[in-house]
Amino acid sequence: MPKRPTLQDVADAVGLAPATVSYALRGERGSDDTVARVHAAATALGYQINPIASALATGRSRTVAVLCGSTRDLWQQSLTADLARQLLSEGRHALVADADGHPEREEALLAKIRDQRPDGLLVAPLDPFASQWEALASQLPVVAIGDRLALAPSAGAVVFDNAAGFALVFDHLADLGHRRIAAVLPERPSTPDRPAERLVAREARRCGIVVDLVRTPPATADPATMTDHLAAALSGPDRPTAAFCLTDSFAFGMLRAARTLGLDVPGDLSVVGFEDVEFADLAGPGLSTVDWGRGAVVDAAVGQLLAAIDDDQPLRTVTIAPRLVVRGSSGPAPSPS
Amino acid sequence: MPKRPTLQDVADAVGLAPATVSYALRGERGSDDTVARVHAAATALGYQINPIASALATGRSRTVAVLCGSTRDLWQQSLTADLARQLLSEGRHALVADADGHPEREEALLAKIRDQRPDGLLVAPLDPFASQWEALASQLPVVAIGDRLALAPSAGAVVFDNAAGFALVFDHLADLGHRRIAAVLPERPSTPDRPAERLVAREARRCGIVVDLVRTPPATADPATMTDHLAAALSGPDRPTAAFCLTDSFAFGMLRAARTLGLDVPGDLSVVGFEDVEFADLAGPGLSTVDWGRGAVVDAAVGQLLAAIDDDQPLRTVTIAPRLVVRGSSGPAPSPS
DNA sequence: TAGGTAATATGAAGCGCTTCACTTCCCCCG
DNA sequence: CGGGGGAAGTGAAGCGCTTCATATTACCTA
Repeated sequence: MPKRPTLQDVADAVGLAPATVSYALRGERGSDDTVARVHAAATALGYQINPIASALATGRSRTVAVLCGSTRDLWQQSLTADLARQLLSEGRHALVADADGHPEREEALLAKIRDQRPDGLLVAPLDPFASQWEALASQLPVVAIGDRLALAPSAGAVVFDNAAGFALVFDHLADLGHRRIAAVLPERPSTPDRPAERLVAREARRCGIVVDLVRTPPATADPATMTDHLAAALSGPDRPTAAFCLTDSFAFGMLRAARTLGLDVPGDLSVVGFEDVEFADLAGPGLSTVDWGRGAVVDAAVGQLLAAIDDDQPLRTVTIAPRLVVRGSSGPAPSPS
Repeated sequence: MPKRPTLQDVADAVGLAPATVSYALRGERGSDDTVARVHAAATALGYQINPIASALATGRSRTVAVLCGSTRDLWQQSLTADLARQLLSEGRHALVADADGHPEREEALLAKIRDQRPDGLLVAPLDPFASQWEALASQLPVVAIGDRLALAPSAGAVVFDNAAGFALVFDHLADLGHRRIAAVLPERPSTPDRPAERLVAREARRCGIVVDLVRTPPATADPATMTDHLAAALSGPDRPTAAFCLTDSFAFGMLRAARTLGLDVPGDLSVVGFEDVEFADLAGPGLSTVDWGRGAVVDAAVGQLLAAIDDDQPLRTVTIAPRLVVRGSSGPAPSPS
């Protein structure tokens, strides 16, 4: 195969020094004439810069790493895809990694990613309370999505206003007459204060609703597991009449479980999600959920990160406001039989 | 921030030459004693190899690029995520790019990707008939997914046995009594022989079914567009009673359009997809579709590519067999009113 | 004991680009 | 007309790693 032309080759072609060509190609220095001749020669030779060499020399790779907790989760999968697309359109390369639901794998991946020397990191963390983040965030710009990295003050974040989101859901369910609900939350690694639980408890108190906590592995919605969860939740004498799921994947799992158990949704059980995944409206019945506007999240995260990389702007915490989307999967609580 | 230790630092620490350390760290050459001391020093210093430098020196980046036509398409989105995950678990980095449905962007991205000097490329091509592929495939291992790269004989491929898949669908619909159906296919760029159309025509003839072709932009299922398509398709006097969609995203779009137009599925219209996306069973009604086993596709593609990269094995064309999944969205053709 | 061989270790030359420090050269102004 | 300043161009030193060719050592065998 024909060896790729190098800077040197272009330099030879125009009879200039490599340094001159390097400057000329980037449009710094150089007379108009020189620049023109260099460009001409470069295209004639089919010269393409070698970004590896460039990265080695400059220490910047024009690559942004994207680490997500699990692409098995529908919302995160779409998020990852959108982030990659956005990064690409901003002229960066996207290096994507997926911890596949294992916090310990997250740590290992992080090490690998760091090795690649990306210019920045976008992360939907599995374990936002891990202390490892700060070590990284002090070395390169990091923006977390979904959760603030508790122990990494130097990282930016795009977080969801969960308090508001939970309030919307609880109000909605309370209005429909539900007095006991199941809350399906991901199992999380060592979490000092369990923010989701606390919020759930607070809202439950506020709305006079009793909550049964269901904890399930993050980012998967294994049908059998979900069915077990649901069966267990419904086994008591005073059963919950609704399930509030922290992810739409969980909610879909619940819909499936309900179907397996022969329950009517929302007649026997209301199901509410929390992300508004693509095609959530097409589920039978359409999934009631909370929409966070993925586009806005992506813009905020990528925008912030690139501003930090390119212009040294400080990282911030941006909060995204929720919007309740009511569809067919939530309805009035069944009257006790 | 503390400068990262380099090979040289480790060498100084153990009093050896950088070359020795390089060999020792990779486990080639070096006495057991040396290797042990080097490793000890490396971990003590927190040394991490700089893959950029390594890539520059060796010409291999341990990175595989993944280029997909559009991550807006559900199946491709999942595919991309799965490929990335698989690559990662094989110790490669995944550089993902998304042409977002624009063939011309595909070409531009390809150039960018090539600049990054990946060790290989996995591509779900938008335009499998583009001549650009061969230029690339002759330089590095390329494996196409979904379609063979027509003009790039040196590329490998994991293709779907569309002939068999179409036959399954047409038999299914014919058995249900459908005599006229709409086939929703993606608009494709200049395609010398339109394989999908040809297959559709062949199957139509075989089964005695009349087909109305509907062409829509690839990889999106814009609700308004889909509704227009459906309305147009149904406007004639002898309307189709089923829609066969080449992607599940299209199928979902059709379900949505049917809902918008107040049509009952499958009472008024059967809808059949072609990919078996996650949660396709949850749609209301569950989507009848053809399953290709995404796991098998991913394994075949990644396995083949890595074998080519690492062991210089020749690239092949692997064909994936279809499986019909019948759910609620397809039913008997309505009797003509 | 000498010669041969294999195992270890190393120096130095890259990989292709960037960038600092420096030389030339030209033009303009006093 | 001389000197100063700015623009254009250049040489060379890296960036951190790999790897070839060579040097050193030690061990075996004849």
